[in-house]
Amino acid sequence: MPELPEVETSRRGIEPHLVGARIVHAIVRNERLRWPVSQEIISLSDQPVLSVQRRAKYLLLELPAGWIIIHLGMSGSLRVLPEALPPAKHDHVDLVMSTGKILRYTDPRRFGAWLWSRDLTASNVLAHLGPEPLSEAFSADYLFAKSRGRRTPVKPWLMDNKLVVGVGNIYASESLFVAGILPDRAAMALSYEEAALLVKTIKAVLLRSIEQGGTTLRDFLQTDGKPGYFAQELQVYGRGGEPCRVCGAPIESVKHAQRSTFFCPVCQK
DNA sequence: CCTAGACCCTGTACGC
DNA sequence: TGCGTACAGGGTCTAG
Repeated sequence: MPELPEVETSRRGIEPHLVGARIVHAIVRNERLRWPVSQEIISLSDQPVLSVQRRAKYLLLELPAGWIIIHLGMSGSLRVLPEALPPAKHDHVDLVMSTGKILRYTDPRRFGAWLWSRDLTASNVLAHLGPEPLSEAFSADYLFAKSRGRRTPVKPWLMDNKLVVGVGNIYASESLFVAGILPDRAAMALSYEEAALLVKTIKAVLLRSIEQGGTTLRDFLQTDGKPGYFAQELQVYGRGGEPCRVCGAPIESVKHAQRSTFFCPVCQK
């Protein structure tokens, strides 16, 4: 589910409820997520939250003794509840705050993670990640240089976290449509101008989606329970067989590494 | 190094 | 109504 815009939307939603408050304790109802929930989280007691940050698709809660690293996986979401309410089936983790509010983590598929790291620079999950797409490090020069010699189709290439983080299945298809580049083009076949356009487009698409609160397809919700509204602006994702919003040609789909890719065979070259 | 595939898990949509 | 199949926003691991 959550790509960078959805994780950033979650970060912005939870930050004002956490920073300045204390975690009284955590309630872990099911510790069997992508990896077992770290023992340090299970045994948390009375810790202030110093900051709420994001790296790639990971949320980072800064505590005095270390960091809670949260990943939403495919189906995870976070809600801020005004008070303790009875948990539903897939409500696996609560953080009980000193304000009485509850940060509740729901994740039907349990591909997400709740990990503890005393020192982020030593964190396995954060090591070897590529640049943030909205940072200056993700530039035309960078993307073009990285593309040289790469035969991989550009779509799955963009989803490689070592190249750039945060671009998942939705935004890879959407960005390539807006940039007018076919998803099957080999990365090494991009011209410098195309790489530059792609960088600019990825940033613009991600920023626009963040403005809209992300994309809700099925289970993603903003932390106040509202859906993300970028779904209404999707150009190609999930629209196989429907007319292109620009030229009217039927949107086509192909598979790359078991993931669906959508594109317009006329607008993209 | 690169690339493709299987796999983790549950829910939902669809064809019969 | 039921059953079997395919598919779903991510990431890791293995094999070639």
